[in-house]
Amino acid sequence: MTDTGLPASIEAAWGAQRPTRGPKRALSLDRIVAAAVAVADADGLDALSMSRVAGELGTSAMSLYRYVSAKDELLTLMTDAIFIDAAAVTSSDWRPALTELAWGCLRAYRAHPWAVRIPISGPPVTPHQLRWLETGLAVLSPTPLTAAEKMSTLLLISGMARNDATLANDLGAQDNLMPTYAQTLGRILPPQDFPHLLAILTTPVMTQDDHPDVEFAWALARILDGLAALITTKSE
Amino acid sequence: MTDTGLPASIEAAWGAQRPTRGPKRALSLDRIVAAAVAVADADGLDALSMSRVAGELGTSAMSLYRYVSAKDELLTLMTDAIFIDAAAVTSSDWRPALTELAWGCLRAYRAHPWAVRIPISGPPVTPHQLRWLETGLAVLSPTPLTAAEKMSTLLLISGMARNDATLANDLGAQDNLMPTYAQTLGRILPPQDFPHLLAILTTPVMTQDDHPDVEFAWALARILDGLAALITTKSE
DNA sequence: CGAAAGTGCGTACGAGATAAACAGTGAGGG
DNA sequence: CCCTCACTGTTTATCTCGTACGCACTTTCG
Repeated sequence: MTDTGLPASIEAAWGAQRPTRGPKRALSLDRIVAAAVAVADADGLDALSMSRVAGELGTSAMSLYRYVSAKDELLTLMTDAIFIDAAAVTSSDWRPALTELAWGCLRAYRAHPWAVRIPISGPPVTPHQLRWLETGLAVLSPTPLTAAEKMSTLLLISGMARNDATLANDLGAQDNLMPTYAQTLGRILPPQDFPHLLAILTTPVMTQDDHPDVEFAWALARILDGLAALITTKSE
Repeated sequence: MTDTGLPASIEAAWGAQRPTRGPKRALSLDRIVAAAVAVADADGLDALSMSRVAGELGTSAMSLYRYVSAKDELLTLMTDAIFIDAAAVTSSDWRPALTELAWGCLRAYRAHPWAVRIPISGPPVTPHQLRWLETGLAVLSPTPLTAAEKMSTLLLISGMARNDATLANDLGAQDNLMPTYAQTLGRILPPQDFPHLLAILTTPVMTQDDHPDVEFAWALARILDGLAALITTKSE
């Protein structure tokens, strides 16, 4: 492996070999990332400071900088770690397999709501994310789609999962948010300018929070329908 | 308008009336938000500090807190301001109209790349964003979709625009990023474990950056195809 | 015409990321 | 065998930034 241009911590996530000199390390990247994920799961991204993570591990903040050169890298590794189980696929048909991939992705985001708030810093370079992509390409390989179309499909699906999780988390954080929200809108909207929005507020759909899975399943079905149409066309 | 539960700055964005007592204000919310947007456009979100924005306006940082109670509110207003022209629609057919809305949304994100990095803090409560939603609902009102389906459709589309902009901005920031990226992957991927990914790297699709608009148009077409199928089904 | 509400702003504090310097450690070359 | 030096964890210090607080000034209403 020649120079990859990647930060050392990312290379370490791929299992780069350690130098042999010097004292043994007291920690490991995995433990640090796991601790960081635990902190974020427990108290959110705002509570995720280097000192807090170090505290959980019983060391000092600066120790972490022997493993990660900046907090951003830690965040990148965290967003990779949550996808360990996202690429599990049982079917070999493209449609059910893509469905599994989509839900795997969504499951990761749902289990770790903070992940969607971490800005994407570049193209995927971490193991689990690339594993997900690889699996997706494998699943789509029997289809007549072009390489670009396969890529677009996967980016669309992962983006949709990310997007759905964003909405589900930030919108549905509180329990009876929708009634409150409807009330707020009812009070702030100039009535004559927003007729459709005001009308929909009285719909039971808006006043009760429906299960977020339904929304995702619906959107996914739309996309896969569109894709199926394209595949059928290209197959003829 | 009784109590909306919204921050004062958001109510101000809706044109709430000012108290009459006290000296006249030297600034206005609009000017502050515009200055903040200009800073972010010029130097990115990282350069956006309260003092920087105040500096551009010739006042002190703390003055801004008379208009906005926290930086988060300023960010919220910034993400609203960029959508001024996003809801312009000429057609009344649902498909072309939705296309216009989608591109309007994407245009906003493309013109202000930093916007996608601002975490969503809750359901939309700001004028331009709700205007976009209202327009979308109006456009979909002749269709046989349920209220929930209309809402899902619009959230899916706006999410897709956001998502596409995220990718386009963060991935394509540099000019010849793709060749570099392909090289990086080629060096970091364990060859036997990622056959499809490695194979696609040699595809011209991946080695040259294609116009990002193509990707969005493609994904949008998939979604609208899926939607059209549903509408046809429900119409019978 | 005061009081009260409202304004801009200087000061100060606290949190947090991280650079720099330092003392201990242990594998490999002589 | 031991010394060297790459490597380790840590302590201390710095710098940036958001924002609470309080002060002095300015309007308008009772």
